Amino acid sequence: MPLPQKATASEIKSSAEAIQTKILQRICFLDYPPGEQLKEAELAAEFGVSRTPIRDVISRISHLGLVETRNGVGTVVVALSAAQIRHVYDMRLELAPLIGTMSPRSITKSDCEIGQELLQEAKALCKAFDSRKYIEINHRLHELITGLIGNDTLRSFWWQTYCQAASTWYLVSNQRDSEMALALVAELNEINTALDLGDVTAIGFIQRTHIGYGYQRIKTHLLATETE
Amino acid sequence: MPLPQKATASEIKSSAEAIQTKILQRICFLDYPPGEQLKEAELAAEFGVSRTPIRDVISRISHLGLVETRNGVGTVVVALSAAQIRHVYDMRLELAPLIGTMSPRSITKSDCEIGQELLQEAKALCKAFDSRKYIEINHRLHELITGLIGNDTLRSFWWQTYCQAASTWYLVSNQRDSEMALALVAELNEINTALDLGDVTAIGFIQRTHIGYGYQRIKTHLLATETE
DNA sequence: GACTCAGTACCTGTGTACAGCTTAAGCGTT
DNA sequence: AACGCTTAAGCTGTACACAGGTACTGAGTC
Repeated sequence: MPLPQKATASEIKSSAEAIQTKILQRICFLDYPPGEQLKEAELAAEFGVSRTPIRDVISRISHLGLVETRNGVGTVVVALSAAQIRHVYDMRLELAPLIGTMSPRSITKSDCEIGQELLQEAKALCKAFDSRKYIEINHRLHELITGLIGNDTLRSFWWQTYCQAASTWYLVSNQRDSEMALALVAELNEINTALDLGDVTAIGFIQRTHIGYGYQRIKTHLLATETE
Repeated sequence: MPLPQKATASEIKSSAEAIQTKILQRICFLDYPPGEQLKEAELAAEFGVSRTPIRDVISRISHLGLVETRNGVGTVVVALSAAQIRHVYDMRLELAPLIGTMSPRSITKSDCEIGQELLQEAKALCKAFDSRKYIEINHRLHELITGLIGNDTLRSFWWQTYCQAASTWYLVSNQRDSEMALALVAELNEINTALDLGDVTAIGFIQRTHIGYGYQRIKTHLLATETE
């Protein structure tokens, strides 16, 4: 993996960071579903490095509670318990309104364009649902909104809760194809309106609203599969 | 370092965790002031392990933004920028009220006793100020309150912001001895009242109030030392 | 046939050696 | 005397080998 020697500053990330992003994304995107066993040697071979950097990456991811490493056994992707899911969602409901109130960045033309792109793709998704495509659109929407957060700490927390919630969320979404696509289109319509008006505060509350909807869907799903 | 084979469950933490707690505490307590260089080999020798586990610990701490590691140079404890301090405190102001509203644990007799202990120690501090003692009382108060948080995610965030703010906070507190001790006594008086009444919600708002006071002190300090 | 126990395969945890990078000191030149 | 270059020392980043631990398998026994 020959990394470009002198590229843009953003690409200098130490390859370990790139690996972390990839593995984390695989967990969030359900490429590694809960229960999947991550073997350090295997990943090391895939990325063409030794076990050392891989261990480093897994160690950091484990602090999000998404994987659990036990000596002699291995590292497995964990499914968050119902209580944990509740905690994460309760927190996201509180954080969402803060996006717009805590010194947000201003909205650029580029943001609006991305919003429109995502809307078009979401509309296409209504006609032919594709689980993977749904996840990707959602992910890019998340990136768009995260970029509007001006408070470093809030951005970090927002990102953490997204990672923790994503896996469960996408698991549930697999079972409700069209409903999910329609909801996404509705959300993107609202988001685009707020983007055009340059109203980040509105975006925060829109997020709060739709996270609430998603939370409801997950609750019923959890009640259906678990007793708690 | 012969670790006890079968102790209480809480002590099974893999020695790496113990080391992390210690190093993190040293940073928060200003044993490692901003600018201090942490050498992996040195720490490895101190804790009687190789560089590998030390690297692991530092790698995780670096995700809190408290240290920065550069290849070939070393790992230095960083002083958060004025903007970052602002971000952390703005966030703490928002999180504090949630302590009592998001499914808090119930207050036990033991909590009340600890509160009283801390109050007595804080009163003693008014007569003879001791910077180290002040930090320790504050830390134990933080642990007490953190223990009341029922939401795992919120508890994690609360802890993270504390670690990020502590170093700067304690740095400022060094310059205002008696004022700090008096403020701490006042805070503990309020906290103890709320503890006796079993009102966790009140504790959250008391925290919010006093974090606000502390924020003001830090602001004036930052204005005095920096231009921003 | 079911159960127990030893052996084995495979995983993570740790120690260690080496490579790459950065900085600073020391020498030579102007 | 001041500047530039070379060299060396010291740090982190990585690879690899070994130790420790767990779970599974299969033979032996009741």
